[in-house]
Amino acid sequence: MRPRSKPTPRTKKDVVVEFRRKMIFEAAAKAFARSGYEGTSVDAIAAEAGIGKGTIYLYFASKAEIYLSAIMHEFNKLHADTVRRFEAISSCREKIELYIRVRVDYVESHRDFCRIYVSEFGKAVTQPDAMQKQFRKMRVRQADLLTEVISKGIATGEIRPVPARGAALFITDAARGLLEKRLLGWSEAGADEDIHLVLDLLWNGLGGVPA
Amino acid sequence: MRPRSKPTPRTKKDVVVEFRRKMIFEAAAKAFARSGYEGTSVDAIAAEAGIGKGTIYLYFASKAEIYLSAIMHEFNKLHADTVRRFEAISSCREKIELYIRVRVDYVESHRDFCRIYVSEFGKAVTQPDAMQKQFRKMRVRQADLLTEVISKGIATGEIRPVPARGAALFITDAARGLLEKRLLGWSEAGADEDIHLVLDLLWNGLGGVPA
DNA sequence: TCGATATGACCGGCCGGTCCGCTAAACTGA
DNA sequence: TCAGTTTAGCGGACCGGCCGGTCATATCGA
Repeated sequence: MRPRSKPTPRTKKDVVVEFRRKMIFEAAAKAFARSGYEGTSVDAIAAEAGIGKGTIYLYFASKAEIYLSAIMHEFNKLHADTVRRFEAISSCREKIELYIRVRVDYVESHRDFCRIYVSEFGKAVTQPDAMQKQFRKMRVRQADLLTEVISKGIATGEIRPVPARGAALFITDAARGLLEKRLLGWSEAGADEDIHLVLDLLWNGLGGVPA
Repeated sequence: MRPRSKPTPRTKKDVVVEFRRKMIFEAAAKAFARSGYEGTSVDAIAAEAGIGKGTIYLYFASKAEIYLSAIMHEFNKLHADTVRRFEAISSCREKIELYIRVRVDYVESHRDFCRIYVSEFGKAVTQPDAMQKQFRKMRVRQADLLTEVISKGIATGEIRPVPARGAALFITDAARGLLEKRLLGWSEAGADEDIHLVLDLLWNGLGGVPA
């Protein structure tokens, strides 16, 4: 009964390891969101998780690995979720709206992660330490996703001809700005209003309708 | 001849102090841009400036003060420059173009400062330590400036009616995104092309002209 | 009892900030 | 003008605290 070929490659141990890692980097996300990467000690993470510091090093090689794991994990979920939900939609405009909405929803439900996400994306402009590379990659993936949406939109005539890449970055920036605005509590408006304003500006711009 | 009322309140010492402070935070800007706030030691700043560490503490009370001084100094210049040049312009659209252009030009001439500026603006979403407060204030000042421009534009009919504050933040986000793009070397286009793309998107949006 | 897992005291290195000794400019008097 | 004296400005060795990471020991489940 042991040599089951491949149906459950996960041993009990794997499950336990997965469980531990998750509980650690969830605690870590809270701590990091509170005081940033440098400002958070591994002791603080251990305390937040209610375990000893040594235990952490049983499941992670370094503080940096915790940080990256936590963020990559959440980012991948966010990205996969976006991609999955794109499939049910054909309209380019709705895809852009969805892109923004998914992220704004994230702010409500994963405030900790969003704090890190937003602030870390900004730090990517400092000289390329190994970690920043990861963040740039995430940014590229986001941009790629939207670049394709835009290109398609242009092809179908839904969007006027604009440089797709530049427009995609423009959207990611607008979305990020919205996240920050809400994270900082600068918006007394509801999520829907905020999203629609940004979407309206993205779509129609500031200029008066010529008609 | 000593008691001249107020024409030159600057003693020779004041001048020298100013000179020193400037040379220190210019060196600091370089160092900080290279490795961020936490990643930069005061020793490194001293080395960059070619002076002893003790000397630094003759002119600044703390590492944080160096950082803030350096950034506030540059930010104030940038802001004042923008305001001053706004005065020569009445068109709202040109003001927005100018706002972006001034900043893109800054990337070319003050790469170090821009690295800090961009990355620090992102960090403002982490919990309010005393320093982050300063950065939020700067952000607010930028937004105020543009909010007024937009309001005026709406009043004259140059801009269609949109929530001025939200639109202003939208512009700051777009501008910041452009700075990052160029800082990261993600743009092979010239400054003018980049600016015009962003301006075009800001003004006309993505949607096809209905006509 | 024995292996596996968890712990936190401990270590070594780093860094912000201090402080004391040094140097050279400024001042003084002849 | 110059020797002697004061003083302002500078530098870098040093200190205390913090923190990432380790490891000997303790705890626990079987």
